[in-house]
Amino acid sequence: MPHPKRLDPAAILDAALEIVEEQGSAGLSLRAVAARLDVKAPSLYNYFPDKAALEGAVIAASHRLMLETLRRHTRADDPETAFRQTAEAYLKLARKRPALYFFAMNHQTPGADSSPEGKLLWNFLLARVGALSGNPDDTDGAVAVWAFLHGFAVLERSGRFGKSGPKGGLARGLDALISQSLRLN
Amino acid sequence: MPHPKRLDPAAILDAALEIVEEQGSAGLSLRAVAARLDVKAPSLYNYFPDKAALEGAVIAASHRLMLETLRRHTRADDPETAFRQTAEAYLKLARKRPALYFFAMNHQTPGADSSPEGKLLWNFLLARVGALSGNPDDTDGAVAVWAFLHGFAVLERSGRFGKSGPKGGLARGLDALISQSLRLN
DNA sequence: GTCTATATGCGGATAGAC
DNA sequence: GTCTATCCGCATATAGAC
Repeated sequence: MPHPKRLDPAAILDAALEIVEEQGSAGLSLRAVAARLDVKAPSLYNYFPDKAALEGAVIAASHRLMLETLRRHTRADDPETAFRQTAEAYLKLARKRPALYFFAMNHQTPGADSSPEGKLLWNFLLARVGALSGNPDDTDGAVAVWAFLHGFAVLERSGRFGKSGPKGGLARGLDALISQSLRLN
Repeated sequence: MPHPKRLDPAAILDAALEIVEEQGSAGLSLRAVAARLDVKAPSLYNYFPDKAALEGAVIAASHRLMLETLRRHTRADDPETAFRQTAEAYLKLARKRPALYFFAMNHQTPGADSSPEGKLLWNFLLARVGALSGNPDDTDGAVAVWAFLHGFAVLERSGRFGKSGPKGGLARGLDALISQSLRLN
């Protein structure tokens, strides 16, 4: 057969994920994805209508990975311990897969979290904070926590601090947010 | 005269700043800057050795603007009030000039704040936090605050939250960080 | 000091052969 | 379903005329 089926959406997405992780968002081009699959760029259009669709799939995959990771590392029953496990896992992931993490977080996506994946991730975070503050729908608390975690991930990666690193700042922020939530409880 | 001097570094920088504000970082090209000055792109090389140099100037200008803005809006003597004024001014600037703010914050710049402008900005923030916690060199506190402010700016801009907005989350985070710092004092 | 012309490279996307 | 060929646009940067 001259042209057996060599592609499918999952394989294309996997290649795209690898490229983002290795080369950052700027490296994600249809040509690069195709090359990794030993295929030519136009073939990809049989599976994704355009580049934006592929980018959306990458973001959704990143959200899935984040949720899985947080779930896996959050095992404690005690709300505070569980919260700290979630926060730690969040930052660990941002360090381990920075390009993928920032690709998903920085992408100018109107309604980024109207996607099912984004909603699930948000709900998980909300549950951890809610268990802490005693308010199961503690939107404000979850926003504050998410802002801090993401901001910290950005600063940490920016290299703005010496080798000592901003680690002390992490404990400071988490303690502040936790003790306040406990006081609300 | 066939070719009187039409350019200077300040004018080029101003044009670059306008383009970033209007079109975002992706819109910043030498062609676009030159066009705004009614000049051709190669002429810019008489003033900036390459694009990276121009980008560095834009980042430094953004840091100067941030510091001026924070200074202008921070007038109170009371440390907590002063801190809240600084935080409010920070987020107001991020909302008013988002493209310029994020251009400076996101740019992968090793030693972004070894620049004089970055250092001055950091020192101002450190002083506001130090006045609050009673520790004039409260690096951890300043890191926590900066992380929260920047993270909040990102979330706010991402449109991840409904029209109600993440405002409540802002108060939550600031109150947590403030009351903790006061307790340390 | 500014210009034209050009080298060189990247990217997305489409038409049409096989 | 994949390919080749191509269109089109964008960019940084340089050489050399004026």
